[in-house]
Amino acid sequence: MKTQSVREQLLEHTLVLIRRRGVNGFSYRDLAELVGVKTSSIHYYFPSKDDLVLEAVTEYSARVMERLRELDRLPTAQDQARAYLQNLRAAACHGDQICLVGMLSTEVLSLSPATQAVVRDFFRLHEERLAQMLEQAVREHARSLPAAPHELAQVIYAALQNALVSNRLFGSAERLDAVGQLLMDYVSAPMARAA
Amino acid sequence: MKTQSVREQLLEHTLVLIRRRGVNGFSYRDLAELVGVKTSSIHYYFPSKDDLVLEAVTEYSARVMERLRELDRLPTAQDQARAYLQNLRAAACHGDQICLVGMLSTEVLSLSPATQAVVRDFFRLHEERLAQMLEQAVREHARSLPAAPHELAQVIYAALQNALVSNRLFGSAERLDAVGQLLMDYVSAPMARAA
DNA sequence: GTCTATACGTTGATAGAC
DNA sequence: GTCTATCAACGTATAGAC
Repeated sequence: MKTQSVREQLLEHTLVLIRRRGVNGFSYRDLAELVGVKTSSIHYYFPSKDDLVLEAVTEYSARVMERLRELDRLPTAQDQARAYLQNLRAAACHGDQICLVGMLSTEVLSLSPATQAVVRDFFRLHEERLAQMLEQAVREHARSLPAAPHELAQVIYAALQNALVSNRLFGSAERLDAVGQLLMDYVSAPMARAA
Repeated sequence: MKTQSVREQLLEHTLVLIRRRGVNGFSYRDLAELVGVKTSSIHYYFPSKDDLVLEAVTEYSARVMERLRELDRLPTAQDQARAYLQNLRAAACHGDQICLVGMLSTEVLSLSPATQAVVRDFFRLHEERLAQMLEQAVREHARSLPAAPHELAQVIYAALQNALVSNRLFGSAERLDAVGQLLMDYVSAPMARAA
């Protein structure tokens, strides 16, 4: 692990704090103690809490989008879906953290308009990427889907987001795997199902 | 509207406050101002905030369970699913409120064990009721499903919970309707789909 | 039951020394 | 850049008068 600047450490711990407790569930004091500085030092880098939150969600989004782009290198929709789900499952291993954007989406009334916009864009981009996978699967396998790709993608993404919440609530990846299996079914050749 | 005791008013406003801002997003002061009493009066009825939250989620759960039981009077799985979705859509009309349990499920690390237990039971009972609908549909129409009823119910319930979040985030019931259509498809006769 | 008064830690934030 | 000192407002909570 490389040495991080104070600013980087602040951002890193903020990511964890929000994913655990939410924006209204942590304070500058919590963050200051984790990094080993005084709260006034946080204000030097992030004048207001909203600045901190906006920067955190922007950074988080950038990282996840990078992982999303890596999927483009995979040839089939099946490969892409498998890798996508593996990313999620790995993230779910930190048993007490959910998706940062999933957390902010329930706290939307406490967020600034700028932060809200990042949350919405994050949702839409994931839905679009899932829709793209489904469309590709339809082409690859000449198969049908129970709904239009765009609508089905919205359903699957909603289910994945809440499955991460349930993963922590129940301490079990059962629901995440259930959604994953359904997605894998939709991007596979039809009739792969039991005789 | 009938006259409510102070205690009832406190509970009623707490339901709204949690559904809007979350447990960490409202204070005794907010609640006191809404009801028109002093914060010390709240402590008379609910000694600690956790007492208030526990009672709120218990009351909310009881109300929703009552609506769930009403579904048993409907003959077909299709009727039950339609009524179930109508309940959700009506609730989603209060555009700035999500399911109280959906909100608490993301704030789980801030809740007492007793409150967490109510949240988990609420989730499980909904999943079971949806699974029951799906099993009945399989019997009624001798149809197949893309997954076992129990797993499919988990996926659908997760999608519905997050669709309520998205309903507020985007100010559009689009995602809620997408999940609803998929559920209706699963409880209907097969081949109802386009030629 | 409801209030006044009060306690006391926490909160996000600022000014200014070093 | 980081700190000390300080701020006013807010947070839950309690004691006791009425």
